[in-house]
Amino acid sequence: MARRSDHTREELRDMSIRAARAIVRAKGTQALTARAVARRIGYTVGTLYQMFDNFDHLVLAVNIKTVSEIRRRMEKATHDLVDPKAKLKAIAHAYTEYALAHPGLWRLAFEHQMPELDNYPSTLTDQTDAIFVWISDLLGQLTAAPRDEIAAAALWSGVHGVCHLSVTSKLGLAGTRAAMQVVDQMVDSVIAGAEQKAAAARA
Amino acid sequence: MARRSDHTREELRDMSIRAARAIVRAKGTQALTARAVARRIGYTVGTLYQMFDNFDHLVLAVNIKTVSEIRRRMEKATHDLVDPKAKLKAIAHAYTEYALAHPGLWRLAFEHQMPELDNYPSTLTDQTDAIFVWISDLLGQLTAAPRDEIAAAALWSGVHGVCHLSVTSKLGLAGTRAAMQVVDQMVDSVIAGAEQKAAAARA
DNA sequence: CCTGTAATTAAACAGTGTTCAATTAACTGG
DNA sequence: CCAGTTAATTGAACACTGTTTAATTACAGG
Repeated sequence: MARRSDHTREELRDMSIRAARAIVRAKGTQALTARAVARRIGYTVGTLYQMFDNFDHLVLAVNIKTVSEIRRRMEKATHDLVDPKAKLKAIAHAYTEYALAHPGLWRLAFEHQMPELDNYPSTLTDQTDAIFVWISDLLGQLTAAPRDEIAAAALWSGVHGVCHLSVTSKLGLAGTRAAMQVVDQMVDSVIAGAEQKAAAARA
Repeated sequence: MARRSDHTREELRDMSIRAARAIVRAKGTQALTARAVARRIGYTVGTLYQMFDNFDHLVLAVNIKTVSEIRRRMEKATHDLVDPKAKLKAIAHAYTEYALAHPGLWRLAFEHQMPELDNYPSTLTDQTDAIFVWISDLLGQLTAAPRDEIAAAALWSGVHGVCHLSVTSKLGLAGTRAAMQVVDQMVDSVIAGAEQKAAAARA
């Protein structure tokens, strides 16, 4: 068999990404292999290199999809809210829920190491940077102060840290419920700290 | 050549761990391979299975060494201090400094996935749990209140999160200096939150 | 219809972790 | 001190990984 062309290259790209995500969700990152993806879309390994330079580029595409899915859920969760503090909490909750519900995909997105200097048009950090800016904006509205990037980074990384330790069983506390409580306290404390800092700066 | 016995099994185990750490520090996690370790200690691959069941068990041993080294630095940093808040800050600084100075070893310790149910006498999470308990104790002294495990987890995971995002270039802010500032604000905010919570509980 | 282009495959390559028969040095008992 | 046993070490094999490439062969254009 050769030259079937029953799918465009873009279709095949999409199929591959979906197949890869399904594999990770079903059998974990360890099972994500070039041949496994190829088998799942009904092609042989070589064909994958028609739509991706590397296997790492396929993983990158999967990760971009994951982060954009996280972003989508964050936006959905904040859609009906106006209060910046409520929005920040909703964002934190959405992030945590995704991480705990899809640990395989989430860890792949935040742990995968691209071979040096091959970050391509590093679209992944662009996405995370965009989330950071969003959080930074909301925090600015909340404190009615000039951007406090330090506080924004604390908020963003604080929630991320809870997710990471929880997913790797190193939080010290087990279970989704505990993780959520920690996230809540984390968000409250960091926001309060930022507000206090802004108030002090005004005086 | 066979049966040289110019090293005890324990010596070989130690040599392997040291070789593995050297490889990770010099060429990154990707270069950490069974044959590379064997070559570095002057043996062939098969010999590695004399001191480790799996390659994963070698990695686990490396990670245990890493976390114990982190712990050692934390204790050294707090040795001359008595104020619990000062100790907590010193712990956070020591942790962050290690993570940023040895990203390869640090990421390996906190990102490596053991094959299911093979966590062995899961000594690694025992160590991180011990750090968590230590932090929890200090926080208890600080707030003069019954243990607030939620706050302790927030503190521990907050610092960890800054390190992880910083090391993976996803913090939103670049550089060691910025990361340290975020850690400082993080620690201040979470401690303040815990104190406030304890005070409210007393009323 | 026929020809040229190009997608797809099968096979090979170097690398990975892992296993195991064979070798042979070191230990043990006489 | 020597023979026999034990066991550490090796080298070759295995199944797997990502990647490359020559050979197919279906499709598109004239």
